[in-house]
Amino acid sequence: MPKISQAKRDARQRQILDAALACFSENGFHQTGMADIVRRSGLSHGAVYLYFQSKDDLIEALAVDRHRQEAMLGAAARHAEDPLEGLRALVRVYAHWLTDPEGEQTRRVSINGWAEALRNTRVREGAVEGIDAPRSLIATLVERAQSKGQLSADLSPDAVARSLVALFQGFLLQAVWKQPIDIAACLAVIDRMLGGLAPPPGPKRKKRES
Amino acid sequence: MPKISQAKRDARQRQILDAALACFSENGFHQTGMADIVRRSGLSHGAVYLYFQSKDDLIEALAVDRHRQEAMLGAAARHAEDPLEGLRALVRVYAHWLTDPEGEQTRRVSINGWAEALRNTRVREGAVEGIDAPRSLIATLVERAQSKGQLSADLSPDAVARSLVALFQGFLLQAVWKQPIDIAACLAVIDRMLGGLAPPPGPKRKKRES
Amino acid sequence: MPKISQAKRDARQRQILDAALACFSENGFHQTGMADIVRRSGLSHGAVYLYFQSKDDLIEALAVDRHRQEAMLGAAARHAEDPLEGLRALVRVYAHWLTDPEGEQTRRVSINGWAEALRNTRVREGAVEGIDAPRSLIATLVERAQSKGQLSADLSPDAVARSLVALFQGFLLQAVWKQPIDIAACLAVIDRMLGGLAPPPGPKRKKRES
Amino acid sequence: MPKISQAKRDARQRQILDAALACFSENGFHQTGMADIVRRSGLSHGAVYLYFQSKDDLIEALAVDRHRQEAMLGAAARHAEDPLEGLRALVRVYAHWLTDPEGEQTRRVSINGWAEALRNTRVREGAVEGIDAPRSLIATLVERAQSKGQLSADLSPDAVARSLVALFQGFLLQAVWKQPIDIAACLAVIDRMLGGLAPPPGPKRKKRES
DNA sequence: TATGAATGAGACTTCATTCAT
DNA sequence: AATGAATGAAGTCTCATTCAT
Repeated sequence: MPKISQAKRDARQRQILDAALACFSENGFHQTGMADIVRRSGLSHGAVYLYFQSKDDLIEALAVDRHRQEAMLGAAARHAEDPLEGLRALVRVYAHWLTDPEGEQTRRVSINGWAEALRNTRVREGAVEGIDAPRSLIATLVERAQSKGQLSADLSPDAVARSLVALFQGFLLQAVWKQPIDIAACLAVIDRMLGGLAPPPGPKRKKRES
Repeated sequence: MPKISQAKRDARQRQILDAALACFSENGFHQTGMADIVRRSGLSHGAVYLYFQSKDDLIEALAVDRHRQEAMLGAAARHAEDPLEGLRALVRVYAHWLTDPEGEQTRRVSINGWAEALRNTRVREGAVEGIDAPRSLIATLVERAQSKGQLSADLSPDAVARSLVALFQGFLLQAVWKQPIDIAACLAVIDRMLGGLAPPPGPKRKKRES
Repeated sequence: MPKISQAKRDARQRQILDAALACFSENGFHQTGMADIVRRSGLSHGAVYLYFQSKDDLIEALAVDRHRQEAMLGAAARHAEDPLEGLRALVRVYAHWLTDPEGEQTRRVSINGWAEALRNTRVREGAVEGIDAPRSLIATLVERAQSKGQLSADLSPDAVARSLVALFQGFLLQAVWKQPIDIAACLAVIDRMLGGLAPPPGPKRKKRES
Repeated sequence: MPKISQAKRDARQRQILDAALACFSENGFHQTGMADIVRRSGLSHGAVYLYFQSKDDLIEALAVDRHRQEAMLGAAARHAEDPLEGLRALVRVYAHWLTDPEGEQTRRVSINGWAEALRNTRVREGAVEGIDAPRSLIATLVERAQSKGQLSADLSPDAVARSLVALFQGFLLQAVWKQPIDIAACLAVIDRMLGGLAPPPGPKRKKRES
């Protein structure tokens, strides 16, 4: 039975997604023609359409892909003993992801996705979900840190989370624009910023708690 | 020759740019056709091409427009007596700009510009310049604050600047996506973050200054 | 003002419709590509789409055209003094139309339209209307003839009308298939058939009426 | 070699033809894709191409099928004692065939075939043969009726035949278009029309003959 | 100056057919 | 015999830009 094996299907799919990612990252969604993707994938027009119903489908599939990846970035942080340590881990992981040469294409396509999300409902939903995962993770960590007295209790966990996410997003943008970023220096700044979120030293002493 | 007055020229140009801004903000650069802009502007194809050589020209003109606007955002901060106060003013001004209903279209087009900047050299140059203005302004303020002992001297002014810019960019993105942002809470968080950049309390006493 | 004159518009439209008619009559709707029509019309792709929104639009426009023509075929019959004479005139007019070399293309396209009407609602509506005009005309004539005692009163005018229309349709089909039809002989047959619809000679006398 | 039995072959063939008939009747030849037929037949692409060389082959096979069916419609009439009675029987048989719910698909596909016959030589030949069978049958009956004095001798048997065939074709068309046809009334009309073909009553008496 | 009809390359997608398995 | 993944030519339609008026 020439019904292709699942492994082969997956390989073909990846082949196409890789080609699409490369094309999109170089030329954006709209300047990339299906012909480009077809050529780059080494397959035929028909084959591509056998795996993806349309160009939009391809765009969405890449978005899903990316959100799956991003979701995994939080894994380490999620299981951290110490919530504050978890936040710092998250920052480190993201900082690494922002600079990993491997992810260059993905990052560039992300920016295109941001714009696409403004008009394409499906893409927007994906994007918002993608941003929600780290946001809620951070919010949770912040809450835990607050209950341990590590972070000032009067801050809105969601606002903290959104601020950190915003930082990541902004740095992502600057990174794809090849801005000369001194990562170590930036990490230092962010660390201090996080430090600013700690509770003010108590009137007498101690910031300790059980 | 019936050369029309400069005033009329400017009016026409603005008419076109306004139409383009509206169209682009609704549908993005590539989903918008010149015909849409022509229709919305109330002019003719020929007229539009009389003022702008191409669609790309229009995109770039809008980018320039926007950067001119953003440059003005820094005015108040630039002349602040107290650099730290200047930074805080900047944050407030930007926060306002992010939520001003008037600027909705501009903000949406900005995101499209970010993506466009990945492929279009001219747009990228404009975009980078656009973020360079606030960045260098912030860096200057930081340096001044450091020399006054208001901010920790061991931080890279550029890193601080980039971090703040990243924050703005990220919030801009979240704003156009209509995320439910509690601005006051976020401002509080940012304020604390800035607080974290202050020098550690000296060994004996005071972090006070005049 | 280069706004084209209505006359020119009409000429262009006709140019395109003529090209489409020629192509469709030779190869049918679906074997004809827009490129064929474009080539034959001597215009450009874009120009054709300036006048017709889609290929389907073109098909419908031709259908409308044809129904307008057919509606005129009934003019002579409609105003006939004598209803029976009107029917005979109608038959002659149609017979002529079926054999007029000028109408060859239109006739061939008609057959294609019959098939198209099975799936395309718009085309079907047009086709049914096109058939309704002669049908109701005939029915009216029949009624008038019946009231004058020229035709048997026990016949359904609609059934007579449908039968005559069916005859025309069938002959149209045979004509486009280039069947060797002896028109004079057929007209003689039809004339006798019509004669068969006359009332039987009354037992005593007269089918006279005022 | 696992050559399958002829019975199985025939079953497969029918399975495919049935699927094709259903698809074609719903969407026409050109709007139907081989994939539709494959799906509906429950077989595979390869299997279908094992039995039919191409889509056109399938179309032709259905045409042949249909002509075989139609040929049988004449059986009763062919062996009628009385030729005039034979004609009437033929009319009845066709009238039944036009309204038999079972034949709906076949009738719809017929119309498609008419259009197809304009371009496809093979289909046209089949179609012409298909109408030739009843035509020559009718002509023969007419001749016999004429020689018995039942029909006027001055009529061309072929013209009569073509006229009756035209009637059937027209009614077929109106039937597939779901026109509200009163069959009984139409049959009455046709009967009278046939009556009109009878020889005029002799000057004195008799229309009798041995 | 200003108009808008016209251009035509190129976009996305379909589908009859083949062939390795 | 049978499968269904793969092919790629061809289809319809769009749109940035030009230019005769």
